[in-house]
Amino acid sequence: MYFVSNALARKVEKLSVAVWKKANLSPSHAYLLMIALDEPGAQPGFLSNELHLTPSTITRLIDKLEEKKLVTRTMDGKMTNVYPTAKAKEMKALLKECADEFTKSYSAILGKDDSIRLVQSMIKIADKLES
Amino acid sequence: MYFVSNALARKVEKLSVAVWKKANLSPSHAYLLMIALDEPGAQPGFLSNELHLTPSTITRLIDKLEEKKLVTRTMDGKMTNVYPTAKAKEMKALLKECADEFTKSYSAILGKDDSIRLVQSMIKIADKLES
DNA sequence: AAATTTTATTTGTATATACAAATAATAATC
DNA sequence: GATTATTATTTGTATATACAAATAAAATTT
Repeated sequence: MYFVSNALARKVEKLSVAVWKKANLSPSHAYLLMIALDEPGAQPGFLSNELHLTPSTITRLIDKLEEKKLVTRTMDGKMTNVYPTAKAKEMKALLKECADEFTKSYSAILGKDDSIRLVQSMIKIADKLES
Repeated sequence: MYFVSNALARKVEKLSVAVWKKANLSPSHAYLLMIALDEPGAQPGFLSNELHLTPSTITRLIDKLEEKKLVTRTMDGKMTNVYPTAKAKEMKALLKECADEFTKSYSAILGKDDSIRLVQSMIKIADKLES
């Protein structure tokens, strides 16, 4: 179990990295950016939940995207809001394309039904391991 | 898929780390050591295959275990052999205990059948993604 | 309203892993 | 047998992520 789950994650990561190369983004940066585009003003806590990453990791991802001029961060009180820049908005179509390609890639390898089933059970298990 | 597989791997990692704390080893060190105990003289290339980790990572793991006086490394030509020390042999029972506890932990959470099934499909998929 | 607790985010630091290049030895070819 | 190619391992460096502590704001309690 230990090695299998890790190995699978690394393989998926690899496929994913290859796909998002087209947008010149790592997968986690890409997903964060897509959420920011969908929900402008999204806050780190929310992003952390959505992406299943810790707040500190989210901070680091935002830092990078800010450097790349893809998002801006406004800090109001203890809250932070993340907004996509114009540059990011221009990339929207490209990002969707990459996301679709990723889904198609693994569906092609696993079969549509199997891949849906697998994702379902992984979600279930990850939730159960939440404790 | 991307987040789910990563999230699952991290959850499993966490559970696993907790279990192997008893032996004061990280999971990958522990598994490497168990192989070395089972097959004294195992070579990095073999370990790399078994553990689904790259050779460079294997080197680093052996380095750590050597520091801890749990394995010794003999370098003969371009080949390297890894042997468990006496100290490692004394830990054999403890290691098995941890491994069993890990299996029991996730089986308890997921149910025995489901967990076997999941592992099976993850193996299948990881293999298919091998390309 | 002052003191305390809780919450959201960031910063400092550590870990695990990988890739690419370096090294060194063996094997294959000419 | 000399040269070239292949193979096994290690080293230098980079990435992704997390944990724990720091910060700072907001909410709760007294």
